[in-house]
Amino acid sequence: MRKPASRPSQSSAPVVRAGRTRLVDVARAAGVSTMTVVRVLREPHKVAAATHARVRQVLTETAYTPDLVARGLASNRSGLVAAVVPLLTNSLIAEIVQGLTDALAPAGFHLLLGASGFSATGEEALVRAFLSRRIDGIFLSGVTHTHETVRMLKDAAIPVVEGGNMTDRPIDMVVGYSNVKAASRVTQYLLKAGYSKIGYIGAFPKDNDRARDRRRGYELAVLAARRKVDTSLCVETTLDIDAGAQAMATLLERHPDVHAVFCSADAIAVGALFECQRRHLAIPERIALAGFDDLAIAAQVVPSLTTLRVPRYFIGQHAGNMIRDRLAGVSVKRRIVDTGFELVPRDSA
Amino acid sequence: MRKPASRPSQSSAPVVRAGRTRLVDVARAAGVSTMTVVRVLREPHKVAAATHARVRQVLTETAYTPDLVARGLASNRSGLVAAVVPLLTNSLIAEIVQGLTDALAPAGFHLLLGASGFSATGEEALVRAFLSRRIDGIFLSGVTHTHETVRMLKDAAIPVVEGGNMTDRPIDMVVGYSNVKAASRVTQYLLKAGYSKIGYIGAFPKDNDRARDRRRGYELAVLAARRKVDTSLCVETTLDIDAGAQAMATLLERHPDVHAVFCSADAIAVGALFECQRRHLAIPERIALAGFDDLAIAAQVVPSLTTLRVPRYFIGQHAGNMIRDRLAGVSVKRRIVDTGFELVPRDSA
DNA sequence: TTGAAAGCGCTAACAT
DNA sequence: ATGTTAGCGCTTTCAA
Repeated sequence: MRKPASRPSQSSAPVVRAGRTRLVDVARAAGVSTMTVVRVLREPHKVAAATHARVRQVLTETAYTPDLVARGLASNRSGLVAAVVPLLTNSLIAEIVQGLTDALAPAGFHLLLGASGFSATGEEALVRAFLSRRIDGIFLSGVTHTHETVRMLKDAAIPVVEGGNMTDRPIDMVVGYSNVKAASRVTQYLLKAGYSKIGYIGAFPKDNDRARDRRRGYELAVLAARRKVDTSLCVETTLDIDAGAQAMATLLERHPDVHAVFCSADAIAVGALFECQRRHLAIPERIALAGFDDLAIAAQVVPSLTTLRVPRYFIGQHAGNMIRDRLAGVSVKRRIVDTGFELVPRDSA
Repeated sequence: MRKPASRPSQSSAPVVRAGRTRLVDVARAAGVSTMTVVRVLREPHKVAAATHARVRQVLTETAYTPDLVARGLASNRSGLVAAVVPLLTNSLIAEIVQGLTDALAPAGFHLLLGASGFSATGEEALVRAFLSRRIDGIFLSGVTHTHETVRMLKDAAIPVVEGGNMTDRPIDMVVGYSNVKAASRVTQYLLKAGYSKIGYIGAFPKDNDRARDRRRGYELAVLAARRKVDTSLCVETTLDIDAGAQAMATLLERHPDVHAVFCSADAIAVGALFECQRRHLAIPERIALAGFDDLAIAAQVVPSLTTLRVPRYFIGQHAGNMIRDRLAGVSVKRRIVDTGFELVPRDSA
């Protein structure tokens, strides 16, 4: 039981309550049942005009707002959609989350956000916790998850959208593109442009299928050109600009004659570019650089960065729409949405 | 009432339920009352060893996880903390949010995220919606809010932290720094360095007190140097790299002889820097540039960017800690935390 | 050391 | 057109 103070001391008269206005308070004040208030709120046409007016009046006076927790318990619908992403401090991911919330907010859903820190078990813990909040739907980054994560999600039978990569067998739905193909495309472009010794700088692949697939794409393209993959030409690091610069330095130490570098993220590519500038290595003459993502900076940096455009915001937005539609009972035609990608040749390669 | 299928068809025997395991299911299976299960979960020492073992066993077998919605309703504690930020696709803000969730997650709180889109009424709507979810605490960007937002939050009597700016009279608590002083500091630095005609490029000040105060700081510094503020030297725009480049172009058209520019955000400054590079205007010789935030890119860009360092991640993290402490009944000593800032002179000015 | 009972504020099915 | 009733799964008080 709550502290008694929060209930009327006398059960007879309608006393002013300490806490928020509840449905019964409105009903009592208007002299109707709670159901009538609910109808005024949801099916106004089913209520007599006079009653409607009286209830509306009280509703306004008391500034009633429904208790979403109570509603969630009673209706078995929380109105909460979760997003589990590796890290927020990454433009790519931030844009996806922005797309998600932009799609979901107008439909009345609130976004529960979790950062897994590129850890599959971290993701699992977040999914478990969010499920105990009875989330109505969920967005996950990537298509690789622990068995337990998949099991829990399938058991929960809620809309699930995996985003940012592609798979034939999503848990439920997926919006993304093939990172393997995309990375291959960029590498092929460098190969065709005549660069011989092509390095690779990418994010750590552990619990990050996008990073893993991008590296695989690079390797496949190299192999397809009948060359050997030289792992010493590949540097893996964290996903930021400082790390990109440092990785470029490492690569240049190992291979002073490296001719072109494919960076599996624009943040890394931009760091690498600055490192080249500090060393007065002309881009693209001395070293050609290609990125991945097409962040806003790619078009602005001088020289502008050749990169691969992926619809970041769209992925989040579309994922949000799919979840929203499914929850609204609208059937989602395509459960697997391949957004494709686009090579954007610029000045750096 | 729920669909009957979700309850045992016979009230006698403990039937396997369709849905999730509930507390009563565990209690029944272990042959104890629900309270005993609760005690095993929260005060194990108060339960007899044998009982404890039996309950633990069932708990494991059934993989019981509490229903946080039901708990929220019963306990009047949702375990939810909200963050209302203008926009996610901004490194500065993303880092604050990351700090918040890093501080809150270990304490068992989940983050409800809302994007107001730099609109005070948007913020108000989000606050209202989040309050009806019975959030336990909230973080707000900036210190300027609608009266209604402030009223609702005071009524709710939950921990509130405003972040990213400074005020003497926070709604409740505040973690930030004086944007006026910080912007003045940068401008003074440019003034002392001997630059005469100093331009300003900043974010739109509407419903954004950080932007407003930064511009004010610039103007105060100019006035303090016994000069006039020339509004044609001031360009306001959106908060991204493209906009920064474009604003720089605008400024150069108006004032081809502008000698230095203070950009009220690094994203803008970097865009301006690239625009100068495209025009082959030497930095800092021909044009000096200073930014604000000290994003990772500021140190990496060539030439490196003179800027003002503010503890972005710390603001979020500390805000999270304040909320967590308050909710844990720990008294928060300093309700007003001025993090200060630090000028970082680099090569661009 | 353990249990019973009464809610939390809402919704859903069934009356009238 | 309106009301009654029985929960949702948990916590809280009080009792044994």
